[in-house]
Amino acid sequence: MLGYALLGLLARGDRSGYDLTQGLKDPVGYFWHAQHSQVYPELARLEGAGLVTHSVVEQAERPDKKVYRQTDAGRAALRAWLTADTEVPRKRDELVLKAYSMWQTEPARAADMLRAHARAHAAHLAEFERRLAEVTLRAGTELHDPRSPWFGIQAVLRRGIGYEREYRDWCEWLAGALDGAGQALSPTTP
Amino acid sequence: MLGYALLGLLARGDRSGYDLTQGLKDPVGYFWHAQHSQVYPELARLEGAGLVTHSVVEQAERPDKKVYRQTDAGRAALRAWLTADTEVPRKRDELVLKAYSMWQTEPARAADMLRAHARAHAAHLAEFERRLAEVTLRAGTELHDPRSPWFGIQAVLRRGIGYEREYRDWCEWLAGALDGAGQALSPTTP
DNA sequence: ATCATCATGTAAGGGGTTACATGATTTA
DNA sequence: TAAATCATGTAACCCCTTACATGATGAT
Repeated sequence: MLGYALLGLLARGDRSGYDLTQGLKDPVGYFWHAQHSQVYPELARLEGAGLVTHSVVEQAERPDKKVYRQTDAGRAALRAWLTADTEVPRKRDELVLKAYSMWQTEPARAADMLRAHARAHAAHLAEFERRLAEVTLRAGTELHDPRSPWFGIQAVLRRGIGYEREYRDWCEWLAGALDGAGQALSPTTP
Repeated sequence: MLGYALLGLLARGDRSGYDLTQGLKDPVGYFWHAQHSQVYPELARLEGAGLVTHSVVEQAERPDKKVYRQTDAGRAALRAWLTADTEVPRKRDELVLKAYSMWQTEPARAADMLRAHARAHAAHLAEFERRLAEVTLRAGTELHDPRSPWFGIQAVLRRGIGYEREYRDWCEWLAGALDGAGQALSPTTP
């Protein structure tokens, strides 16, 4: 899985392990991230499988680096994965798990916590919207061309925007529901 | 983490390991699931930590079962977790990762795949909406009481509804964007 | 002086999935 | 007759996170 993430980044151009790790932050990393300690061994595995090759680039005033390039086999592997069936992912979300048990705790405190999360998601949302505006300017007409790499960036950003907006709204709704009944109807207050 | 999921279920009543595994499907399991092979050892760990106890219930025509009950320490642990800080989770979603590289593949084929996913999410959405309607009837006025267990069920269902709706819409938007430019580049925005 | 960035690795450990193992009863 | 449900466990493996390790340059 991580291998395909790396191949997807390398399809956009050659990169070092360090750059790939950075690339797994922004923006695709919001939906697939990894640490460098996972990236370096995975690159070695991909090279062993003949999907990438590397060349050492010597740098003055910076450490030398290994720049990886996708092979034809690598491109083929990426395309095969793209058209293969995709499982609907099973999620794990600690906050929703907490929401399930929130009736066990003080509503006011839970509401504060949810509002803090609402703010965090609103911040992510604003960031993604800013990025989409930026990308829209830079991509020009290519934005709507499904064969342009900008198209993929746009797709991920729009998913991020929708996700964050929904999450923010849910947090705000739940916070409101919690303090809505805080003083009004609570016959079971300790 | 799994331990808190189990404690959250046990806060609603005593259950066996088998029942807990089932409970981790429906509806909270949509945001936190586990296999029985993970549940049984975790229950042993919780018992070792004094957070739950069990008693063996003999059954005719069914295998004997161990019914677990939360201790006072278990309830306290659950509440401490509920009020503790929650990290904003880092997601992994294979379909979004594929979307990032979809410019590398045939737009028509990718669009078909996305429409299949849109249908799957629409089905989940319908199921959650059906459940929420059912819960609304059964819970009555307790639905709006933040101290009722129904409140937690409602919160999870509403998150599921929002999540699935957003995911479905994104799939449909992306599918449209992909085949929109299949023959000519027509401007398609959601 | 200390921290962040660039740059690449290894090792230990935790959480989770899949498979192995057993066995009765009910339903299709 | 085959499958699903109830019921509880163990073992192997994979993926991922955290920490260990090294070392130069530039910024605060």
